Amino acid sequence: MEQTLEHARGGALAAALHRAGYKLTNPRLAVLYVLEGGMCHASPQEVYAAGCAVYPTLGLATVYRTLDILTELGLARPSYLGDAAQRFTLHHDHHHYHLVCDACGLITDVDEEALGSVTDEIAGRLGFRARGHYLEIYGVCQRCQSSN
Amino acid sequence: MEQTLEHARGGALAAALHRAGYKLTNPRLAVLYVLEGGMCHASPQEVYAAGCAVYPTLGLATVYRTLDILTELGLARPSYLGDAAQRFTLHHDHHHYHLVCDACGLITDVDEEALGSVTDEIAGRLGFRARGHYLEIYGVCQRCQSSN
DNA sequence: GTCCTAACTGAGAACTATTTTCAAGTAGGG
DNA sequence: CCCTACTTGAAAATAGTTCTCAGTTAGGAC
Ligand SMILES: [Zn+2]
Ligand SMILES: [Zn+2]
Ligand SMILES: [Zn+2]
Ligand SMILES: [Zn+2]
Repeated sequence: MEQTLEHARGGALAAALHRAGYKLTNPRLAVLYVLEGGMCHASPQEVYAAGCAVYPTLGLATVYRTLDILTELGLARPSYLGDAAQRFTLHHDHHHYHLVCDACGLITDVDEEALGSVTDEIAGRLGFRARGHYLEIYGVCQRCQSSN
Repeated sequence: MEQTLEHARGGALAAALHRAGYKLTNPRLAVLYVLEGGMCHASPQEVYAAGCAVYPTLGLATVYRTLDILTELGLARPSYLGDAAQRFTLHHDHHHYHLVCDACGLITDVDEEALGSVTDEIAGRLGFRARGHYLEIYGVCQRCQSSN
């Protein structure tokens, strides 16, 4: 278990936190480990549950605090994907969008450069200096269309 | 005051509710009156406060329930525009997007047909049947750029 | 290595937004 | 005008998130 935390220390997120002057504590490493392990689009509660498996005394407040730091550093962002909880999405290294299935909740990542230039163009035309944007497309996924 | 409620009865929203089989009660008419009076992007709390002015015994729960009905009927949708509360946006008759200013909170409506076809195309390519989408662009508005 | 201090922590209280419950009230078809 | 199913407001319940605070810890200075 200590082993897994040490593994997280070598990740890109840990490096970014360290660069920004944040201490690399075990609770934070546990959160980073969970996120880098593929748990994208996770609610704070889900990250907390998974984090407890590698660091049992992890507190929920620390999960929220760590997710806030990642957001502040531009490494993640909150998304509202249908349910009440705000889910956090890692940027990995590029901004991406989501297709959200209304029926089964499936979230499909889409990486579409074209859209970025469209939004920039719209914003620019209105004198608005765009810093980022947020897009979700909702509907019914392929599997749910056939199985009904 | 009774007069204002009667006025709301003649609106497009009231017609849609009636068509869907909902009763046109005074509390509902008060909410519709507020929304049609230009209070777009309003949080449930704000709708409640404004609604009390025309119908003093209005309850907050009824505001939530009425907004839910409008959402269900496709006449409005929730948006998360920076602050914690979910704000409701009337569709009027066309889907629109938002430019949200990080500095002053100004929300600018954008009606851009081009974007709809882009998102439909993306969804279609992935076998996804799009029902709608949700876009916010955030950054700094023109006024906040010059006054700093 | 040891010390030191500011940064960080978990637990639980507090806070906020939203939903549910329920007894009482009402719209509107018959 | 009468019913009755739908609707209501108030209050309680729930859920998500933030705050508080006393104790702990990372990591730079020595
Ligand atoms: Zn699906
Ligand atoms: Zn994603
Ligand atoms: Zn502004
Ligand atoms: Zn709008």
